[in-house]
Amino acid sequence: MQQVADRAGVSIATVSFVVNGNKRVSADTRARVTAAMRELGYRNNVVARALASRRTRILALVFPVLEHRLGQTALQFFTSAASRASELGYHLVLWPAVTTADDVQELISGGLADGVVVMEVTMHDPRIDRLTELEVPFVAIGRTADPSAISFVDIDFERTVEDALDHLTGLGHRRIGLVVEDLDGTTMADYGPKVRSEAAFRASVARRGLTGTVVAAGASAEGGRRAAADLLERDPDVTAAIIMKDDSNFGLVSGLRAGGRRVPEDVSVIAIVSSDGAGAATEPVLTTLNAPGPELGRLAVESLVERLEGGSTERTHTLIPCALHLAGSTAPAPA
Amino acid sequence: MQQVADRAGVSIATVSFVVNGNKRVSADTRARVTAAMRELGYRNNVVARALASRRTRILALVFPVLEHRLGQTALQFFTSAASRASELGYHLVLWPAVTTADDVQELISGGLADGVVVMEVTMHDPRIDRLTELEVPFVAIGRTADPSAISFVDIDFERTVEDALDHLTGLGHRRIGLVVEDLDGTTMADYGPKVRSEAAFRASVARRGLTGTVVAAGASAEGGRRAAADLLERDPDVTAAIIMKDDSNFGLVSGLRAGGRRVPEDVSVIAIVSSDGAGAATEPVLTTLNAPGPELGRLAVESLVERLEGGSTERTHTLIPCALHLAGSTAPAPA
DNA sequence: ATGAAAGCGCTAACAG
DNA sequence: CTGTTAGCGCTTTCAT
Repeated sequence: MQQVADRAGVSIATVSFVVNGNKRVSADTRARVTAAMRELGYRNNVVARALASRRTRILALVFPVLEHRLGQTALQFFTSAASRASELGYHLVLWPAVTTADDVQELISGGLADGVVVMEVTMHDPRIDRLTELEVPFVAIGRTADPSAISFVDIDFERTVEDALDHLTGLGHRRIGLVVEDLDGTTMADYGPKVRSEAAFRASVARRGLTGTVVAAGASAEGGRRAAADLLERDPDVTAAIIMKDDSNFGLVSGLRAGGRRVPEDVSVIAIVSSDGAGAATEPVLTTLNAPGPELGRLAVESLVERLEGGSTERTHTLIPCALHLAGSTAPAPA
Repeated sequence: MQQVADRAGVSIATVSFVVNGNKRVSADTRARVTAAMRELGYRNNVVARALASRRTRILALVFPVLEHRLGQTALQFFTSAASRASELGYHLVLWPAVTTADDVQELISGGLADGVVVMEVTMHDPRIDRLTELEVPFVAIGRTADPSAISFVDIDFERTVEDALDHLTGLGHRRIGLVVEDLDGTTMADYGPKVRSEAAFRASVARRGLTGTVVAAGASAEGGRRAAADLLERDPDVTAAIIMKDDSNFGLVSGLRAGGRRVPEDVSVIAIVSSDGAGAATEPVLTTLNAPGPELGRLAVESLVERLEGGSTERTHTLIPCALHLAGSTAPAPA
């Protein structure tokens, strides 16, 4: 930096000012400095800057290891968050949280990251408590039971379930099943998406005077198959199913067929918090409500950066609905 | 740190020594320092340490944005690399490379990362050239056409194809198709996995005196369906297919059926560089050769860290085979 | 085995 | 608008 300063005939401080653009510098001086930087191939040292400014411009994305297999949506969080961070001049480090309420401390008081994004949030998430009590700037992708005190971006599960039910009731369906992931006995038992969707479903079904049946699905296609059997046993007259577990989509459809039901003639199926790709891996192609994975990652980072830079302490609460993609798996209810 | 030193009755330098453990300190002093650290809740500042030691202990994982949808295997790279890095006392930052041959410069001369992991490598990858010429310590997940000069970990595609062919020929198959991703016209046209598998297939089929047909599949299930039609048209007597594109698995099977073939009675199907989960989303469950995603991420990081710490300039070349998982989609060739 | 001290490369008051 | 200067918190010779 000193070399650049010498070459431009200015002081090292002035170089710093033009690099950071946070102080007024005459156009002329700026030009000379810029030229000198280019000629010397100067690169601002991120670490020194971080030490002096007490801001690393690094964001940490905390993700759970073990416990819970991450899916396509998680991947989208990673990539979209990293990309958005990059655009805003930040870096995203992946922080594997092996145990719950992990050493977030090391992260922040260690000075590595300026802020944190947490994902896979449960209704009573110890990590959120910890981050709050440590006063770490953070944004959650997902939300706890009472999220009023935190900043978050999340899928609007309540609305998504409503949309799915609107679609199905619009087709005349009155007996509807909901397939959610089986998380009993794991630390993810109160996983937000599952709990919220199930609650929204039960409430809405009651409000609408429908017959609703909730079944849990284990892992993979086999889980879906069992869920189908379970559903048909508990409500043989069911005419529609909403499923929120992509890797069981195929199994559900297959299980419904094994139970003697045609899809969609006898039973309509709609996958929520899903994607076109997941829906296409089934015959017929599934009607889906697509998860806004990329938006969530992007917005989480934007919100965090704003908090970091704007210094605003106010909490942002953003809910995004899933987008409906119509396909062949939903049809009017049988007479 | 000064406070810790005071409390332990030693100098700040001594504290540094015990923190880093790279210099001999008497057991007694060490104990006092450790106690003082705990009592004061001392956390070593990562940034200051990085500035002074000129090593950030940060690794960058460069991933492509746009161009190429990342899949489950990429997710595994992210998480396993991050976890392994963490275990080794490093951090992993996600580096989105928007354009090819991106500003890797900023990364290293900017001083943020000590080393780089590149993924989604093509046979002639400009990023590899750039990293090499900049003398950046890096490890590739994947390899270029001539990888002798670089360190890499990769799937052993040649062996994987051999394994698939061994399995199929063992069942009596002589006319075999290979379905690979259609990448023509994209910057990923010479994507390593595709090019290597296709080449290995052609070579091995010739060597074994079999009839091999290679078809390209577009995106999603529909791509698989078209590939099936294409394959059946080009070799109506084909009795087995190897597919290396998970999101087309379902379409392929479905397309084979649409073409009047039963799976596996008429045509056996085996998915390579796949996973149990992907294989289960089809009826019958697919026989798969599972990609060692987690191992690759882990090994890449280990190799890079060893290079960084051991100072050894020698290149490591690691090839890992896929693991065979037998299921219902492969059967003896029809008479 | 421990301590003193010179930076690492940059930022941010403060002064001019 | 530009320069001076005192650190940021830690590592690392070099002495002792």
